Amino acid sequence: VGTPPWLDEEEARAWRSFITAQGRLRGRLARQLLSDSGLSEADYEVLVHLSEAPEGALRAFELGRRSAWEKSRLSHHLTRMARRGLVERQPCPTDSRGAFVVLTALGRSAIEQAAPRHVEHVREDFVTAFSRSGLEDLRRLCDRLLAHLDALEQEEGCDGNS
Amino acid sequence: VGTPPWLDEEEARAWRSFITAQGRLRGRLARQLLSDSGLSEADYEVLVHLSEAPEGALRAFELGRRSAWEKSRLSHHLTRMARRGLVERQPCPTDSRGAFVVLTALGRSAIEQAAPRHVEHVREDFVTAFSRSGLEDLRRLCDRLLAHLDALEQEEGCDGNS
DNA sequence: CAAGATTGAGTAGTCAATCTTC
DNA sequence: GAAGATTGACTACTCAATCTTG
Repeated sequence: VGTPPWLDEEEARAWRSFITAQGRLRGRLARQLLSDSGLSEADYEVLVHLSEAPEGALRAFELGRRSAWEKSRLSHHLTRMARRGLVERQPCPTDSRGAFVVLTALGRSAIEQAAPRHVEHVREDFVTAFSRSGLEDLRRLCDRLLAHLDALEQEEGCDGNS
Repeated sequence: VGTPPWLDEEEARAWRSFITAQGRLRGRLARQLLSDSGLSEADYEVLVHLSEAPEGALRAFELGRRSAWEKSRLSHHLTRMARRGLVERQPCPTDSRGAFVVLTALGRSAIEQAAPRHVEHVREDFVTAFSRSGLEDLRRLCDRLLAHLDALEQEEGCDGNS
């Protein structure tokens, strides 16, 4: 026998709930972030990574790795952020292929303004929906899913290779 | 005292796991769907709603309600899908403002081809990550979040009015 | 003027091609 | 040749403006 063709009732409900809950939450937080601070989710992510790095600087590929973005997406987005004065590009002294991305004063102040309000929204929209143990359960389940996805991608990595 | 300023360790981990798990899962499923069937998530959603409707036809606003999209997004997307021959627009006889969106033969065959493989991927990538009770727990937690978001949006609806 | 729907301009993301340096 | 990064063309989403009918 193969696997059964369709999802049963419980499977389908779990799937739908997971997808729609996430979609609603992200949309809401993105709108709040944008109207509070003028930053998109993408802007916020870049600024957080940079602000956590020493000197507010990271190699572009490091930034790409941490945010798990396509490199072209990152490059386009950095161009737009640079145009707005939030970041700057600088050549890398030790590897001339490389580029450093550096937080500007404006970028630092933007993330420092935005972060507290954003965290408040995350708390209000997400955290307070759950009890402490509910939050732990949810984290465990999501970590389980992440591990599952890691395993699947692991397998595929050594697929048709000799 | 107000609410505490930052998320604690457990809250932050739950938040990060929830966001990244969803992002990875959706990205993976979207790529699989696109390479299997040449359909985007958005195409798939439209086609599913239409194929479940009698005659494969829905009013545009009905489609918008079911997928919870902005109406301009829907309109643009229908234009692109119509250009590809997946759907057709037809005037509504009872309300001349309105438009019907109708599945074409090509559109119906596209969703019938795509659905089984997509469901298999959902099973493999998502469902099999969990035990039956894990799946139920996850659904309950997501439903709780959805109810929380409903309540928040409810409040906002009657904010500064009258 | 509300509701149903479309359009245009601007911003974002993806894919393939490219360029340079290791 | 592969790693680091950028570019261009194309597709997709958002917002505000618009158009038409109820």
